[in-house]
Amino acid sequence: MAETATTAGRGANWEARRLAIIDTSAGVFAQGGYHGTGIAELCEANELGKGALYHYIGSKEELLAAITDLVMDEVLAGVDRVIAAGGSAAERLRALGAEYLDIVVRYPDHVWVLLHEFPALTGDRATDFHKRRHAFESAVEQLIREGIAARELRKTDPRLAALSWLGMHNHAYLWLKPGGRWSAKHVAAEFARIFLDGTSR
Amino acid sequence: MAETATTAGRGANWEARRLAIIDTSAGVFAQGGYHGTGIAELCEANELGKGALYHYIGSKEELLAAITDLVMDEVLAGVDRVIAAGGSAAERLRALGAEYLDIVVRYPDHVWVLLHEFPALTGDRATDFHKRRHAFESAVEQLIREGIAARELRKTDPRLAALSWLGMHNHAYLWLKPGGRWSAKHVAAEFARIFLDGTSR
DNA sequence: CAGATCCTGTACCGATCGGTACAGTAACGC
DNA sequence: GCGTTACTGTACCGATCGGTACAGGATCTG
Repeated sequence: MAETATTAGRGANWEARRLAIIDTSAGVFAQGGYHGTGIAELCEANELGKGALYHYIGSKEELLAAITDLVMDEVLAGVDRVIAAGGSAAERLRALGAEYLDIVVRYPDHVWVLLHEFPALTGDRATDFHKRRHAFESAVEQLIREGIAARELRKTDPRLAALSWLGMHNHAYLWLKPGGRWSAKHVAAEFARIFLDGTSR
Repeated sequence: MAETATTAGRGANWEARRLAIIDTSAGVFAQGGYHGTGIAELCEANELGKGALYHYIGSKEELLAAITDLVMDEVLAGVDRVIAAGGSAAERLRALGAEYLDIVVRYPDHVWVLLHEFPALTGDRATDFHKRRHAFESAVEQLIREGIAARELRKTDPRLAALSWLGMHNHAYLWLKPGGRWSAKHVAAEFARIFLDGTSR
C-alpha cells in the first residue's frame, strides 16, 4: 500500500536487500541531506554499482519515499494501538508520546530524514505523505478534544494544544538518541507531565 | 561580527542590495531547499546575472550563513532584552516566547531555512552557528533553573523542560504564518499557559 | 574631460548530477 | 544441459552543478 515498487516477480531476498539499502541510505541522507547526497555516494555506502542500486530503488525519490513511509507506517500503527487500548485521554496521550518517542529512538536517521527532507517529495508521493501526516496530527488533536469533552482537560484551543504537544515530541529527533542520556520512556513520561500538569509549582 | 563579507570599500547601497538579495534568496531556499536550489535559480529570482550576484554574496554558503545570522542576531537580541527587562521566571519565559514567535512570523522564510538547512553550514560557519544556537538554548534552560531555585517552578530536570519549551516554540515555524489564523502574541500566551500550568483540569 | 572604481552580463570551466542501456554472469527450474 | 530469469558492473548520456575570468558599461571623483 505504502509501497510504490512492487514485489511481484522478484527473487526471494529482493525485499530484504531493499530494506537493507533503505536503512543504510537513511543514514547517508541524514548525514548529507537528500539533495546534498549523490547517487554515487549511495552506491559506495551500499557497496553496490549504479545498476544494482537502481535495480532495488527505482529512483532516488522513491528511496526517500520508502524511508518516510517506513516511519509513517510505524507512527500510524502506534496511533491504532493507542486508540485500541482505550483509557482516559491523559493515559492515551501518555501512551502515544511513548510510542512516538520510541520510534524516534529506534529510527533516528529515518526520522531525521522524514522531518528534514519531506519537502523534496513531489506529486502523489507528496500528497500521500501529507495525508498520513495529517492523520497523525488529527489523532492527537482528537485525543485532546475528547479530553476536554470529558472534562478531563481544561477548555483550550485543541488545535493549538495539539500543535504544542506535537512540537515538544517532534523536536526530540534532534537530541534523543539511542544509548543517550535519557530513555524514550523517561522523556515521554516527563513530557506528559509537563503537558498535562505544567511546570509551575 | 556575524558578517563574513566586509562592507569596506563598497558603494553606498551595496549593503542594502545585499540585504535585499538575502531576503529574496531566503524565500527561494525555503521553497526548494539549499542544495536543491541552483545558482541560476537565485539569479533569476534576484533578477541578476551570475557576476552581479557573486559580487554581493561571495559564495552560496556565505549566502546561507547570512540568512541564519540574520535570524540568530534577532533571537539573541531578544534574549538580551528579556534578561534586561527582569521579572519573575514565568514572566521572562512568557516574554521570551513572545519575542521568539514574533521573529518566526516576521521572518518565516529565514527561520525555515535556518531550521532546515543549518547542517549545510561547514567549518567556522558551522561552529559559529552552533555556538549561538547553544547560547539561546542555554538561556532558556537558565531561566528555568532560576525559576526552580526561586521555588516558582516545581523541581524538574531543567534541561528536559527547556527542550520541551524549545520544541513547542521551534515547531511553530511550520504553521505560524503572518496573516494566519493566530497572532504570535496569542500563540505565545497560550504556549506559556500550557508550559506553566499544563492542560489538565 | 580624464581616470579610477563599482558594478554587471557573457562565456566558460571541470566536475558532478540523476538516470539509462546493455552486456555479461550467476542461479534456478526443468 | 538448456533456457530463463534475476542480478550487477561499466560505459555513457545530456543537463546542471558552483564558481571564475573578464571585458565593457555605468557612475563617481577630481
